[in-house]
Amino acid sequence: MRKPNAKERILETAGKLFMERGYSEVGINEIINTAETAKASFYQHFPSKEALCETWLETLHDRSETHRGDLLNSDMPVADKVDRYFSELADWLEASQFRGCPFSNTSAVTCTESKGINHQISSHKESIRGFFEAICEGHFANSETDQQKAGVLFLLYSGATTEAQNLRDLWPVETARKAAAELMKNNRE
Amino acid sequence: MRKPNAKERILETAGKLFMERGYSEVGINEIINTAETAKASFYQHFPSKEALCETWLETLHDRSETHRGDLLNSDMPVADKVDRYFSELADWLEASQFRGCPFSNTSAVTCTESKGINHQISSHKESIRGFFEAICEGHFANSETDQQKAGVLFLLYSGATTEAQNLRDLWPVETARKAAAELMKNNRE
Amino acid sequence: MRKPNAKERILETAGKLFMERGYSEVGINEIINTAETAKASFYQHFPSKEALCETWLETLHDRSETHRGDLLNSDMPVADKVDRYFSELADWLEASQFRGCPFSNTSAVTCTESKGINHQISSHKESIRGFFEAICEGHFANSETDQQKAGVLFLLYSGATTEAQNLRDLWPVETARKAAAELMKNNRE
Amino acid sequence: MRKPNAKERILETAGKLFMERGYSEVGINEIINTAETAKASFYQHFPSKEALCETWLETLHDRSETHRGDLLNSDMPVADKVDRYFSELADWLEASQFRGCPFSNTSAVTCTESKGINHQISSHKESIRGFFEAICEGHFANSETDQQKAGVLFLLYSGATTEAQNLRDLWPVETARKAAAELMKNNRE
DNA sequence: CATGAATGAGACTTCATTCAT
DNA sequence: AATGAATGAAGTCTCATTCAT
Repeated sequence: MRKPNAKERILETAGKLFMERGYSEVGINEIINTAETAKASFYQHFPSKEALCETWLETLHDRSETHRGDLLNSDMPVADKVDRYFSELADWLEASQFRGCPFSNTSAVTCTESKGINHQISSHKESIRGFFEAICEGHFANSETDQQKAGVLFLLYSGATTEAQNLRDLWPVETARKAAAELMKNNRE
Repeated sequence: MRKPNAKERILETAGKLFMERGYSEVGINEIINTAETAKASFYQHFPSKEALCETWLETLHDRSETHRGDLLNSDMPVADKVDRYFSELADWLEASQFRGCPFSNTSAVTCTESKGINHQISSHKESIRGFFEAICEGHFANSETDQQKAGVLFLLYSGATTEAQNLRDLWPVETARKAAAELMKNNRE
Repeated sequence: MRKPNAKERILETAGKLFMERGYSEVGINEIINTAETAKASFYQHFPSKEALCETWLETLHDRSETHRGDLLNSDMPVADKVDRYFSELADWLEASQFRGCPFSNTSAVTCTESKGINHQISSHKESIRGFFEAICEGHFANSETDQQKAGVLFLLYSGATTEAQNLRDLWPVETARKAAAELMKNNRE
Repeated sequence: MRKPNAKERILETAGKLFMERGYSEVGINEIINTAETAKASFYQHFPSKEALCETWLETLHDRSETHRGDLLNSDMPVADKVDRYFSELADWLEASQFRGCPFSNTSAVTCTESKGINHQISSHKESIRGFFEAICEGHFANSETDQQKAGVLFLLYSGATTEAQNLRDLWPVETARKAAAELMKNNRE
């Protein structure tokens, strides 16, 4: 039987599985069985497992960037945007059963092998930092402080994500949220 | 030819390799070849790869706990202790080629499988948080603030470690260090 | 080099080896080496060694059932059919170097593990008993006696097979043959 | 800690395990762990696993021979002795969870390897046949008939044991018992 | 007599990938 | 574009046995 949209099905399935158990713990076989595709169909669309990973991360990144863009452009005070960000982070972590950040998780497993994957990871993280920089821009005493505060927000986000995963608990996110709120209060006025 | 101390050699070798490339990316074969042991010698001492991982994390944890204990008991102002902590974190990350936290990295790969491993991970992280709580105790306005600040330091540490790994750069640690220093300044007096 | 029909070669080879030395004494490696296949080709076609065993027994069973069907439908007096059965049993045992019944031999080794294998074994044995029941039906004083006699023939067959294997000698089959012949003589007229 | 009677403990433990799951399915490790003995203690007493098997079968054989001797010397009509034999066979099979005859089971797994084991098996079986010959001696028309009938009893015993194992049911033993009783009735007077 | 650590060989199974159709 | 069969390499783990103390 011939099924269309093999590529999409593979990508979606792999996404789910990678998310749930990590890139290294999910094999091609499981992916194609779950996606109900033939082995060779997989390699028709993706030259390798690594390439699939790259595409997956790219998709995730695009989606998350859109999300941050929407938040940034939304009509709210910046402090609220920050609060919203951490609030949604908590939701996401809970929904994904505390599986943490797919980019960091992938980074834990593919030290120096794939240039493409590493690039996805770092550019994703830079993008998030960029988001916080946009948030902080002009909010504090000077641009240097803006940058430092953005960095701190970025670290709070990252630490919260990592430790919620490690401890399977939401308190890191709540702590980060409070800290972020306080941080945003100490602004220029 | 018969070589003694297989267990030690295995543990040391595995530690090195797990550190470098992650638990999931290092196989038993590589471990025993590098350690120059027979496969059965491995299983004489460790019932499974997972058990080895657990022992490895346990060893790491003990070492790091000692280190934090020493720092805590050392004769310094608390702010200096914090600074020292982040300074040494930077050294460690650089020395380990930005491989990040072995506990978090392992967590990324063993979602819900092993109780023992998960316990090592969470108790290690709790121990670090405990360290920061000991640092902050009595340093701020009240005990609630102490706790919150300790949590923030913990998140800064975690975020710095994670993102230094993701970005292969030291700036997250430096940012965390600065933020931690400032945080320690806003104390009770 | 790539060879087609791996599945057939595996099944045939495994059949030969299992027959010769028993399920537990033949490893996957030996099977695939003899069959000149890759290990992964094996697992493409059989999910496990146990599954292979099941398929093997199934094949044997089908073949033997056909054989008994032919004998049953053949144009002979029933007593001759019985005699023929034991005569051919002797031939088979000698040809197979007194390796006995593959089903019983497998049963000796897979106590309660595999449902599938156990089912093959018991249904094979029931089928043979059914054969003797068909033979005896209407041959003796009443249907109860028919059944009892069929049971005895079945036990003679089984004992002969088992002990020819244990003693590496044909006398058990000859004894069974004589006993069966006498048994068939004491019929209703 | 130093435990005495290692040899006996090993023999007893191995007996239990071999009985339960078959010679080939029980490893040395399991035996010594269950018997709480050191590996080397095992090899102090038994040069090899095969030798252990031989000793085990020898022990079993001695025990069973004594049992048959007692039955033979007991003060009963021969027909009752036979009936008693099959009745006790049923008990044994049920008690051992239909694991069948340890000698036949071992035979299924050690085709031509060990002379010693094969000798144990065949001499055990010959001993049982000898028992039935002693039973039948002088019971029938002539010595030739005595022998043939003894052979049939032997096959009934063997078939009943084998098939009770295969089918996990007692009916083969009951069928054999009835057949044996009838056989003993058709005697010389 | 007793022991725990060490061993080579091999058990079964899965990996990511490629071939021929 | 899609497929199922084939593959070498590697995965984790166990086998029966032997060594040094």
